[in-house]
Amino acid sequence: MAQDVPFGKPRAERADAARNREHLLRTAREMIAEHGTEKVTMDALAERSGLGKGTVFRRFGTRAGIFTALLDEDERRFQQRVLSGPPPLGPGAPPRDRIIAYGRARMSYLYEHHVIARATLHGARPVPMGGASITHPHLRMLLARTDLPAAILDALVLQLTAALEGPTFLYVSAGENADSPTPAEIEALSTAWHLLIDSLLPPP
Amino acid sequence: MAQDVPFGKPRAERADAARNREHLLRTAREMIAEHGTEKVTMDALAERSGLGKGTVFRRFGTRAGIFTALLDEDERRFQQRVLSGPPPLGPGAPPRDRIIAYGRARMSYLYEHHVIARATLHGARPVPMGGASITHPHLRMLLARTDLPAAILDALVLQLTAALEGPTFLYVSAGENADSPTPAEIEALSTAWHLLIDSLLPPP
DNA sequence: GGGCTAAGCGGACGTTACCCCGCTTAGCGT
DNA sequence: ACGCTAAGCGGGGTAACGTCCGCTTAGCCC
Repeated sequence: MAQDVPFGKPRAERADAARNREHLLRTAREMIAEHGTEKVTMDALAERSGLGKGTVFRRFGTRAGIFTALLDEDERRFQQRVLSGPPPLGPGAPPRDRIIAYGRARMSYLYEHHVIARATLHGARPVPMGGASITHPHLRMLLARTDLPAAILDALVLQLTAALEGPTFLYVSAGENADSPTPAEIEALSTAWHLLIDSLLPPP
Repeated sequence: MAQDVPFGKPRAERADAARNREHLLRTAREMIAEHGTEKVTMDALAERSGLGKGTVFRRFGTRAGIFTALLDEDERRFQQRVLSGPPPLGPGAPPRDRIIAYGRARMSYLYEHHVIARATLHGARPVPMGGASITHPHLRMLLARTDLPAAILDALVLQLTAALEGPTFLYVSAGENADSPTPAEIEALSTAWHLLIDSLLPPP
């Protein structure tokens, strides 16, 4: 038996490409920290990284792709907590409790990352339904274990996903200040979510 | 007393401007019918109308503004039905029934107009919270008349607005086909909405 | 009807996302 | 080691949004 590389089929990412990708991501974070997401243009990022514009596009496909990649790092950590962390967020608790816990956790996750999350929308086309997020499949899995009518399960999951992610992720704020949500608003949203789920799935 | 023009204060829209606006809107509808919303670019619209680009921007401000203007015509008619039509959609029925009726009506309104509605999102910036739609204020008004806790009223309205408009207006479809929703999906969403409201505001 | 003024108008211009295609080079097989 | 090939890379090119500013003209007052 010789030494196997992790993947057999897909040629695996080339070393220089991986190095560049990390460098680009790091540079993007710097630029965001210094001037905000607005100023992260493809040209500026390429120039500041000392790489060509074509390279940036090859790596991320689109401007939104940069921010999606940035989010992915933290998103993965969040998923870990949901998939294998302690209950009630992780497995072990009844679906109802997990849904409520998920709502709270997701809400503050989105709040902490709303600047970048917002930027992933920039383009237009595919409109990420939670994007690479696990909200939709996770809620679907949990709701499927309740005794809600199966016929409308998918529709309901869609609505609850929108209810959960929409206010923070898309609309960001109801008030006149079209900017960041306040912690108080996040708290109110969490409470409202709790009420909503409590109505839908009354405790035994 | 001489003959008064409808408006006294704001100089009223100039006749040529009004003519041009209608002409632009009509041309835009033609272009949409022929090639879809994608091909309605500011330059193309200006050229096909025989007008300057500056004129198009002055009228609509942004590309999304064109589609918003297009929607507004029908939106106004929809609002009429809600504000002064027969119950349960119009005034007269209990809030609970009106909310359910509103959900159904709004859902099919969005379905009928989803091509144009979708296009109003094009850019990124302001993210229309229902845009010029009445969903948010209307739901707020109706929910305020129920005995839901006032502290989370605003948060709940936000979530319900997202639940109602999100799936059709933004995400459009859950399935693999990222295109139009099917009538069956709309029907399922309406039923799910009914269930959701029924849970939240149980019938007496 | 004639002149004044603010609104309307046009199109050149700047910016930015995204495409394309020829050159370079990493990583594999022998 | 060495050559082959597909992936990576660079940067100029295109199209579209939105801005600006000087010219034109509708609509009001006398």
